[in-house]
Amino acid sequence: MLLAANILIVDDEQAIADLVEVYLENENYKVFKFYNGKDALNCIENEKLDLAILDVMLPDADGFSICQQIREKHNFPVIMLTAREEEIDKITGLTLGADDYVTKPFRPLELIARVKAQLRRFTKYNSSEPFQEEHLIAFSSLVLDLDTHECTLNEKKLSLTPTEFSILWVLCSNRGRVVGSEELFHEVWGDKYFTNNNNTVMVHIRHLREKMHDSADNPKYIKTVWGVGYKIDK
Amino acid sequence: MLLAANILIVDDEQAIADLVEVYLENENYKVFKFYNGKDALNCIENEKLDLAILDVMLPDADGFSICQQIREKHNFPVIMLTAREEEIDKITGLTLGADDYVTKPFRPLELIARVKAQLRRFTKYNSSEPFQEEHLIAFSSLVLDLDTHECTLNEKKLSLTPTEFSILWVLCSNRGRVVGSEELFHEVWGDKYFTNNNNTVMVHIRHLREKMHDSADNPKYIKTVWGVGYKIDK
DNA sequence: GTTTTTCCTTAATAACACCTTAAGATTTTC
DNA sequence: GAAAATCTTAAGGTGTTATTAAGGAAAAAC
Repeated sequence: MLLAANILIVDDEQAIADLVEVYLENENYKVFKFYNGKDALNCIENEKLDLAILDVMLPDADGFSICQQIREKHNFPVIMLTAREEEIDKITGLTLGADDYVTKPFRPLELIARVKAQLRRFTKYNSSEPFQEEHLIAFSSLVLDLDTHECTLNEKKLSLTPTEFSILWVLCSNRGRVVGSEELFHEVWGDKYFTNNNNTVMVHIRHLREKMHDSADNPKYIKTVWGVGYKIDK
Repeated sequence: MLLAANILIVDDEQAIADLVEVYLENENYKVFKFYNGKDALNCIENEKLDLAILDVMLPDADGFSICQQIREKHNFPVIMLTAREEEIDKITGLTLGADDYVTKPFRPLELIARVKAQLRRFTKYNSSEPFQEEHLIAFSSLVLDLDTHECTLNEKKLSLTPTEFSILWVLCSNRGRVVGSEELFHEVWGDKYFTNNNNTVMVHIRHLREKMHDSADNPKYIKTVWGVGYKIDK
């Protein structure tokens, strides 16, 4: 049995931290979530972590000082969440020393991809036991590869747009379970928008089904659960 | 199994020292890191080192005096980290005796390249067991040599500029995976800038493709993954 | 130290892929 | 049959990438 990575997320914007927690748990990671630096530091001492996601600006400490303490006593990758680019001037220098940076607002899949890249880079050079990673979702003739962003159905390559890929990824990683359209929206679009634009999701589903030679009535892959959402069977 | 080299890094700017540590460890080197001269000197006496990276300006000693002590009792390469070029005049002379110099801010890849070059040069003439190095990427008619910065495609030499080489190196060492343009930017330009100047990357990609007789539509080598980044297939 | 050359960046524009919107059609539920 | 949810279609708008060319910076040559 392979290990699932332990990931720390620290952000005083609770909405963001909560959201990130959902994404990560969706990918089967064990998540340690905190809204301030003090609790986070405590966690760093007592838990065996594999990666940390830190907001740069915290009420009681900045992400940089936490990053330093991680570097001193431990050795695992750190990803910094930085504010949007206009505000970056104020924190120049603070982000030094992190392994990667993600600017808010971000798309969940982007963050997931970075997390996986860092974990892989780290384990590669530390030759510890590899984590349970799913860069690849494969079942019944459908293959999704997060590394190459390629999708294969019945050995034929489908060229999906980023949003389409993202939707299919979420549905697949939750296969066997109905994903509500609102949940789906947040998983794909992140905190970028707040209006759950249902129609947009539907149009993308339509495009997906078209590319998969699927149809709304009598669907083979993406099934509509009326009044609830969409699902892909196991 | 080949040996991994022991490398000393000394810099009172902890952020810099930490950063260098991360990059070196990613290359499988064993790192001894210190923020002051005193601890560093202690390390030099007690550890069997293979290379030292010294900041010129330290609170309790300058890199030069440390370098002197290394030269007196030991015999391994020394790389000096010097401040930005405007300030170099003030410390001219201090850097004498080192094997190489790197000015801050520096690109991570550049430092790694210098480290490898020095280790190579040194072991060559001391013919002990060679270090484990990866200075060459070779696959399907494309060869990249980090030491000489030479690139060969189909047995024909391409004359790449430093930036072009750097970009191609990053893409190749991540081949089979999409590298986001922001990630690419940070890998190549380092933490020097925070503005992800996407356009600059694109122009270099364009030049690269031109020299490789590649095109944006129907590309053979560098492929664009829309909304995500660039990749080179495995 | 000066000129020459090479290289990097910037900016402006064009071309393209993608996303969203909206409005009407269809299906499902009650 | 009415209401609500979903589906379909197409067009306009947005954002991303490609392409040039030109200015300036850095490096090399003299």
